[in-house]
Amino acid sequence: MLVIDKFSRKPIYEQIIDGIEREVMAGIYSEKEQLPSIRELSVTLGINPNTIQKAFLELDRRGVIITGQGRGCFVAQGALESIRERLAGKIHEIRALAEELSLAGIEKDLILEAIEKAYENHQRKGENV
Amino acid sequence: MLVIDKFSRKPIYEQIIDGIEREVMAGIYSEKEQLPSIRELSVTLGINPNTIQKAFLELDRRGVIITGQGRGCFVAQGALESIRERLAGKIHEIRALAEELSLAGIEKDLILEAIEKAYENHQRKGENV
Amino acid sequence: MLVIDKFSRKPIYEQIIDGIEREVMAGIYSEKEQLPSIRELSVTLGINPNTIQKAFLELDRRGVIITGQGRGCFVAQGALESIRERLAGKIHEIRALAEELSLAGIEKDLILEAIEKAYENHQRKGENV
Amino acid sequence: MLVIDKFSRKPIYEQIIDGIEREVMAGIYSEKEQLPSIRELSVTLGINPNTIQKAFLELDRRGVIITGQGRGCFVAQGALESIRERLAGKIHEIRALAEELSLAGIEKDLILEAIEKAYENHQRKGENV
DNA sequence: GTGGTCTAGACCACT
DNA sequence: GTGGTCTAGACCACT
Repeated sequence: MLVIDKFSRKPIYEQIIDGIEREVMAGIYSEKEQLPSIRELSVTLGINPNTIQKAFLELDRRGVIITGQGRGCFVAQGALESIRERLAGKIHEIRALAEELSLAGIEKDLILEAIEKAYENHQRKGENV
Repeated sequence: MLVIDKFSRKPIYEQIIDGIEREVMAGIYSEKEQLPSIRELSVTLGINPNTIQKAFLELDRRGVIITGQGRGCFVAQGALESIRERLAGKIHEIRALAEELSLAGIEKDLILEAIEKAYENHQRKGENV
Repeated sequence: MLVIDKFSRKPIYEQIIDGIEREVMAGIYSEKEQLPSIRELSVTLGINPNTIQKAFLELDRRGVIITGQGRGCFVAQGALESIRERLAGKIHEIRALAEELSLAGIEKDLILEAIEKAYENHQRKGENV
Repeated sequence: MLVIDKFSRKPIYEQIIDGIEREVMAGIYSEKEQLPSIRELSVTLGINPNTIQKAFLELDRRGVIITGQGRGCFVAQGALESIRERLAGKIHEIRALAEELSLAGIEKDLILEAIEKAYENHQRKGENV
């Protein structure tokens, strides 16, 4: 289930975007499957419908969902691939951060270690699924 | 020299903070050295003095500079160390990103490669100095 | 209610910071409770919103409140503890003052007396609550 | 000797005031003794003469020194007493701080301990003199 | 001249 | 509506 932290630094609409992408990746919603309606989510999450609407608009733009007037929202065909591509682009963010750290004289090993941990962690989670 | 992009989505005051920290790390300003005055920077960069002031306030709070009414601003003793510690904390950001990528099934090697490149890059720069 | 003295030598934004911390300590606002908006306070207190904003920024930085764009400001979880820790640091100020007085040959008992009075005073207030 | 910390938070003119009062209290300058001239101090300390002038003006106002045009500055008769009275007033500051701490639930003993240490410290110094 | 505070008011992002 | 950023400009304290 989608969990929103009202007190997080991250804007609520971004939390919704990330949450739904995560649910799709986890297979909770399959491609072509219908998503809960904006109104329904609005009530369930206790969030302003405009905020959900904004998140859905962005998910549509990203090719993760298809929104059709009156028909409801569906996971798009190729959604998984779209999400994956998008995330791959985040490697640039990591590189930019790593360059900063390199410039500051932070040892490379500290970063490599962090990445090993990130992958260990999730591989285990993956095995359980 | 400090370069500001007024159209970046990164706020101007953050650009100033990052820029000055970078200049200190690069040795352009040494510890205890006086920085250009807020008004001078304001003119040079074409930025309102209040915005510079905001950046300097944060740099002071971070232990990177010392500001003294009527005296001007100086690189703090221990500024390099303060910056380094702060950046080390960014390893958490990298790890969070890596976990996302891991969950999305992005191969670990792509990330490791990016980090190698980041470090290669700057080590060469370092050798030239 | 928050009272601001525009003619005090203590800057207005500091008065706001202290005032809100005092209100939180007094239980007028509980943790996670929403605070009045910056604009509302601006009107109520007759103070420019920028000044309130400055105070709220510092309160956020201190872990006393959480501010979220479009969401409003809330007393942070752990706010009371944050305030308490911060104040505990003020013991150093007292010690520095006491050392000055000691050096000047002021009798220790005068200070101890002052502290007894400070604590008597508030313990009574506490009993009434 | 008077030591000024250009990087301190405390304004330079306040550092000068405190320093001279301390020297008088320590007997380095006796009542009626002549102080170094503003110009001399300005050179010795590497400080703008206006700043020294401002400090001396305040010391005069406090009855700690007597400044006579062209004649130089002298420690005032009764300077020690003036300083002592002034400092006694600082007990109110301590009390105000103690009240804050009391309200925040900081234990009284922590403060009493700090004061004991302040007095221990200086009594020993006193014995050596 | 140098930094610090404050006001007035515009504009933007988020809900 | 709510907070965040920025500009323009005044005024003050410190050097």
